[in-house]
Amino acid sequence: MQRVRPAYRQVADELRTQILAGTLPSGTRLPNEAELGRAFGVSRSTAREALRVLSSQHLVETHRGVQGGTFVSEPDPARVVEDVGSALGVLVMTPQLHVSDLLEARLLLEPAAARLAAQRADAETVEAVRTAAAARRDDRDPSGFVGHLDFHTTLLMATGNLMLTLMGQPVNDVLRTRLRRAGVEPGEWDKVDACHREIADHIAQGRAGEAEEAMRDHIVELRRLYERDGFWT
Amino acid sequence: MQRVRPAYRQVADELRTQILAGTLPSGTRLPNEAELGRAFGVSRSTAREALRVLSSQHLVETHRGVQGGTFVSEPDPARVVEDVGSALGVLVMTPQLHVSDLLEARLLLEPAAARLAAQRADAETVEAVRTAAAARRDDRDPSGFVGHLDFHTTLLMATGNLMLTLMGQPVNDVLRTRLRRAGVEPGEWDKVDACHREIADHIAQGRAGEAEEAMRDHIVELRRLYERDGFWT
DNA sequence: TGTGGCAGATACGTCAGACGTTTAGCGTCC
DNA sequence: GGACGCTAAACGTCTGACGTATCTGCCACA
Repeated sequence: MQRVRPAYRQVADELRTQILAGTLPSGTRLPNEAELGRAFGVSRSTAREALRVLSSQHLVETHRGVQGGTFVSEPDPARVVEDVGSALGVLVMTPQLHVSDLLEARLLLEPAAARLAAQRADAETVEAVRTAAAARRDDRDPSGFVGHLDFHTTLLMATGNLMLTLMGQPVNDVLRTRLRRAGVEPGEWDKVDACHREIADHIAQGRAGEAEEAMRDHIVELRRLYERDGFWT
Repeated sequence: MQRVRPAYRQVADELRTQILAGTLPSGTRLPNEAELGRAFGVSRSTAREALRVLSSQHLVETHRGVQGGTFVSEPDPARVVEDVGSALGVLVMTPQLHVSDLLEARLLLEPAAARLAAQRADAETVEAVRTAAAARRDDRDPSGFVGHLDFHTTLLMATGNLMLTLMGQPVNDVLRTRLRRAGVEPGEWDKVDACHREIADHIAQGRAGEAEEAMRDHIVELRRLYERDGFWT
């Protein structure tokens, strides 16, 4: 524990507290850096360092030019997913968090998500899931269709529970980025796609139990794929 | 998308890449700020801003004095939990993430965790769970016993899967901090404690199914408590 | 010989001021 | 009426300086 926190930290903490408490609602424009420094009794450099801290935590954004400045940013789930994913990536690199832990978590989460999706999905959501399941993987054009996301992501979102997406998405991201695709025959991806379509069908017709079971089988199958010797970087 | 990223961002990104790639292993001492700036062709102020970004993401730590400097820090799960929790806190403040979503996620996660704990816990872990279950709540002395953590936290850790702790702990934190304790009769907390002890017993004796079921009932009960009118701030 | 304190070195922490750069908005001129 | 260019506000960056925490190691004194 440091006996004295640096000034830039104190300023950042103070501003963060105000933002989280709602005293500074999202969209608020903060004073310019010089004034902000004056308000806290620090120099502009110090105020800037505080702003860098907050900005790297996505609590504020800065824009240049006239009408620029620093604004309290509104919460963005996608950014949270991104941050959690990168934090997980760091942990996975160390022996602290094993890949098998991620697979276990996934096995816990996604079948339940499939069940919920089957119970709740409306027509539009079902359509999104079907589209995601039908989309052919094309490694040469990963962002081919606008609005096409990975099937598992789409399914997590189809539960209507943002929290499940927040928990599951970073796990999938980490697994995907650490997976070496080399050495997998095309036929195996075909099998994966078939599973996806089957699950999508179950969800479309509201068969919750079947959807859950199919997803469980699918993940177990994927795990077998993932855990092959030398599959991990 | 900005056409040009500011220099401090470029420097931060470059360093982050090197850290995540393992080129700069944890514990590495970076050059001092002046040299670092020279190495990247920027001034010391800019280098410092980049370091503030990395430090707020817990990728590096800085110390003062001789033998001080900036060091690549080693990953710390507790910090990740903290970060995720605060990010969730922000999302919960907006209508983007509803409290009921958190409760649903919890209902999905913790019974499964109880099952896993019952299947895996060794003697020491069982003891920790029992201790956590036996600890009387004392609001006047929240940090009374060293090593006493919340029962649910202890149970998540007892699964031996860090990922489950990472997913569940922030949820519990958010729920706890947003819960107004006023208006709950002491008898209700007694009932909660009784549930905890029962679950701990199941885990101690390896009754996985019973542990899972008891935890599910417990969470449902808690949810009823949480969802009472006016219970949320 | 042992120990305590003091000086020096190092690197972060903070400040002040200056200048460049981006961007929105507005006015002018064709 | 539209395109062009100017202007001002704010961030982005640099320079140089001084303060301050902290460790190392020496030296004096007991």
